[in-house]
Amino acid sequence: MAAGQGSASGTDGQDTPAPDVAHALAAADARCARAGAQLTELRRQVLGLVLESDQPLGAYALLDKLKALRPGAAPPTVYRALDFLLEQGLIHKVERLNAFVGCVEAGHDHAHGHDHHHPHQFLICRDCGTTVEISDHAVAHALEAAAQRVGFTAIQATVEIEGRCATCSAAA
Amino acid sequence: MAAGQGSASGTDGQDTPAPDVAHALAAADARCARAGAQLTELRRQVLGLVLESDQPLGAYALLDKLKALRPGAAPPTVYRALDFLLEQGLIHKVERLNAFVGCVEAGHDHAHGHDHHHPHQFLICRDCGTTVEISDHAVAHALEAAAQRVGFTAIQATVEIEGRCATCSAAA
DNA sequence: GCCCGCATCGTTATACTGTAACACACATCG
DNA sequence: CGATGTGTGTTACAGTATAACGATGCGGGC
Ligand SMILES: [Zn+2]
Ligand SMILES: [Zn+2]
Ligand SMILES: [Zn+2]
Ligand SMILES: [Zn+2]
Repeated sequence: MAAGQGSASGTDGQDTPAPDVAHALAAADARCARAGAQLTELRRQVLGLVLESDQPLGAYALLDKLKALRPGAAPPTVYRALDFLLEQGLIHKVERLNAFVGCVEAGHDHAHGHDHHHPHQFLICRDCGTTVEISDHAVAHALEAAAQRVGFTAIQATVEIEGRCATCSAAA
Repeated sequence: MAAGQGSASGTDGQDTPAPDVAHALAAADARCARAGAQLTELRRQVLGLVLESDQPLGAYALLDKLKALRPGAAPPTVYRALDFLLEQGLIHKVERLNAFVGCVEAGHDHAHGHDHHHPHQFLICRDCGTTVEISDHAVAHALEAAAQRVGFTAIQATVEIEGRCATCSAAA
């Protein structure tokens, strides 16, 4: 059942056998089952495409890739799948890039048994575009404290730090 | 000289004599002069419109308002002005809303003699939409520390906290 | 004065991002 | 069987942002 994407390795010209992607998909499946949500084939395909990419993917870039698997795909096709995956906490949106990335914690079955939406932050390199997700508790606490200081009840925070990654810093 | 916008108070049906807006515009003028940048009439008009609003304004909402002052205005007209104002640190963009707000620190001539781009965070109320800018040092330090912990050099951070403002919390 | 380069702005067209609305297939339940 | 709910296909559109080219105006070198 998990098979079916045998074409993935040859489709984009890159060898992406994606062993960890398969693992992440299985974890996503389990997680959705627990939440009473259906990870349909379409949603799994979109999630797979997001996970296969090492960079954030825009909705339309995703749509182009999806069309290879699903010729009739249109914007709502991908946006609806993205909405579902966002709600399940399987992916995040990078607001500065209008793009989507897989949640690094989604693979950890254990961790938070609760539904979703863990605090997270992004580090976006201006030179190479690499975007990494971190989950820094000190940052989360500082945000919560800053909000409470003015009587604000924080529910969710978008934190996206732009700068230079270690690799690009070393190159300069 | 500050006159010329006598129509402002009657244009949108609200009485917005905007005494502090005039002050902020004067401060912006001084600041641009110091930076060797030209706060032209167009840019001052756009800045004025942003400052007059107590809520974040989208580029096209801004364009609509600008058309009253400048009938030929088109998208590039407002986007170019916004780019300038962003570079000068006179306004900020709220990424989650695709909207722009005046910088609360822009009025403070004193403060940072340096050019621009102070660390800041937004508190966005989900109920009433009110968006408040704060500049919390603890948050800024936590972000810097989190970045350095993974060898990342932070240059600028987007921090937008969604939740419920004090007023809306009390109402519930 | 004249030419040139630069910054600003006007204008048109287009690209990119995201949704509304309606139809159909299917599953579940009374 | 009809009703309801979810997921998807399909068309059209709304909202956000930029590319490209031209015109103007101003300052500096010749
Ligand atoms: Zn995550
Ligand atoms: Zn880099
Ligand atoms: Zn500010
Ligand atoms: Zn509120």
